[in-house]
Amino acid sequence: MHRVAWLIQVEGASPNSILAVTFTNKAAAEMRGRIETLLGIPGSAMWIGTFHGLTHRLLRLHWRDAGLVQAFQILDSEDQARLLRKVLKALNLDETRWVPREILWFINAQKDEGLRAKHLKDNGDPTRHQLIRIYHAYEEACQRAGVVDFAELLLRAYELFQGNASLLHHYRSRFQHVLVDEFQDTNAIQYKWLMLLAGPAGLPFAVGDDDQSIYRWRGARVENLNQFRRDYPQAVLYKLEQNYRSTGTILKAANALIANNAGRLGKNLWTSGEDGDRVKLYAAFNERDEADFVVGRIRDWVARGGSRREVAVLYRSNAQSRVFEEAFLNARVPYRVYGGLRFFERAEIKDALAYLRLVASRADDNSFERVVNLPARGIGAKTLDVLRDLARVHGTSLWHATEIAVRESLPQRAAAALTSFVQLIDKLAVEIAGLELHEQVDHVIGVSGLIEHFKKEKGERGEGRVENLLELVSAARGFSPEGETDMQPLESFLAHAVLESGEGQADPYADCVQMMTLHTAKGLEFPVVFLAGMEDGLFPHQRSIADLASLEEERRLCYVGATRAMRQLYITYAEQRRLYGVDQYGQPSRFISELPPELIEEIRPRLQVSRPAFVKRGAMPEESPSTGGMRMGSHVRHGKFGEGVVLRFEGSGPHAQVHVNFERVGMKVLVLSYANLQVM
DNA sequence: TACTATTTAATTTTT
DNA sequence: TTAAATAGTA
Repeated sequence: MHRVAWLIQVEGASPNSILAVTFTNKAAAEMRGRIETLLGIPGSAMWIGTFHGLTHRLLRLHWRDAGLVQAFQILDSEDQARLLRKVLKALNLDETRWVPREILWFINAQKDEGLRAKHLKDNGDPTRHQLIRIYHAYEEACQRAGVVDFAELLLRAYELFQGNASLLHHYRSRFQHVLVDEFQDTNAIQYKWLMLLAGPAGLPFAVGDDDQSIYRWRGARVENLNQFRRDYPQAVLYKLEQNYRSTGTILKAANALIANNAGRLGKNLWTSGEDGDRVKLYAAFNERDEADFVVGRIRDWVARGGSRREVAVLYRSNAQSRVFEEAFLNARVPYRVYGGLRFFERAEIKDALAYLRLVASRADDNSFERVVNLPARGIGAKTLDVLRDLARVHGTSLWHATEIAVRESLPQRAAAALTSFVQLIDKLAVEIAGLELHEQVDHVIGVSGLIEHFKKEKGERGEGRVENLLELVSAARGFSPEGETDMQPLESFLAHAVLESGEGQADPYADCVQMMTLHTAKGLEFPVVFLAGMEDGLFPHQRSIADLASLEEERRLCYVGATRAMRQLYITYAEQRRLYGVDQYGQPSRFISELPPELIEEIRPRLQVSRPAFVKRGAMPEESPSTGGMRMGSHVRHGKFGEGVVLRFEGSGPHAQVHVNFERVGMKVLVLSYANLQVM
């Protein structure tokens, strides 16, 4: 941001000549806002946005040159999967052999590399041959339907520049200054696009950190950093090693951890600030104990004057959030979970949008299929099969196929149902013409019967869905299209809904504990950070352990997590964890042993675990009696039974029980206060 | 065709 | 455990 300010204020660059690109809408919005504050001028002359946002803008402006229809729609991942399934069905392929998710992965990976089906060779591999064939069919289906997926936005924009010298020349001379954030996350096609735009004589400016590259699995290439230096030998490298965020201890720990990775560009963070507390390590008995520990520490923090929003609980996978949510709920600690499904990805919202899309463009087969029988109006799989066949034979949309079907080949009942659906959409189109955007949305969700349909859904779920639909109306009310587009408000709202899936900006000021995955935490900072679930198999994840490159990515993820912390860093793991309904006994994460021991302070577990949920609050003693450091797995001696291993604790207080497996006599359940066990 | 019961499989995520 | 996909029944 200061670079932009410098360019404009000192070097006298025109705001028009600046293009700045980031990965998330949030980052783009922040960048724009801060530049405006910094310069005191509106940022609208500059192109600031995400890769997808900017390429989308380009394609809207030059849709004809890009080989698209003017009203092209964007598919989100779910729509994409839907379309692919249809393609697979049309090709008569078995979904158990040709798994849609894997094929989607393949197609997206190719696009991320800038490769189209026609560029690929099967090398005599029949599986690959088939994949390429599917990719071909998928491309055709997209083209026919006038839709582009996320990866396609970038690929198209690249091809647009590559195949159109005068256009490229125009943008090259306009954007003298190309700036990129989070450069380590760029994939092949993004890099190619940027280099094409900047040109060999250009002066692109990139900011990145190879140690924070955590998206290799979705096509990001750290190598782009080195490639950049080869492509621009005149480029100057600045290392920003002084850190103004974390304490010295946290930085030392993070440096030690990341030093285990090979092939880094290399840097060593330092601070002029104080060392601060040691990293605290807690070994929990199980995932509940882990959550209770975190809750307890947060209470302490708050009791000492801290606020909850300063605390973040970070975990490797979303499934881990549940236990924490329960614990927070129990302890009445407000929290907020980031991630999960976003507003515009909710089923009911997508249903409403599908109605709107269909009204805007009848040829939108995806939307047609989504809502033709929602609410249920007697149009089932059979009828749809007929429609799909007709559409394929005649090479038209499903909408058009209904006309033929109603005339020719349908039973009375289905024909009547279809007719009423067609009339409904036509009626909606007439009725909303000329209305304000939010009135259009309001009208459609009411008249389509969606509201009624979700009201019938039992329980809170239905209520929530209705609320979300109403929220969609307010979202429409607050929507103002940006940029110089000549699109209809409705169209531009629909595109916005796909590109900006709507990370709920709900009450950012609420004082909540923040919960999110490590990936989501990148770019954020918190005074207190808990890295939870630090067990081998969970973090590093089981699927990343065998392969060195993936393991290093996990280590970078851990590095990212640790460096989120400003003052306090807690690391916790559970000796026993119930995952997917099965109990597992894991080892502490190997990353823990990579931290210098002198930076770590181990916190001994208190003894009274097992089922805190069944114990009344307040009934729990602060300290349990005479356990003398005994814990699960401890070797103990009993006066009569001899030596054994502690397997489990149950209950608390004077009746707390302990399960011990003795060498001579096997399993025994003993009352702790009478057993007189001796820890060995 | 609509609804309910059963089976199945399971990182990480933005756009 | 749980959500989603599929099979089975009214």
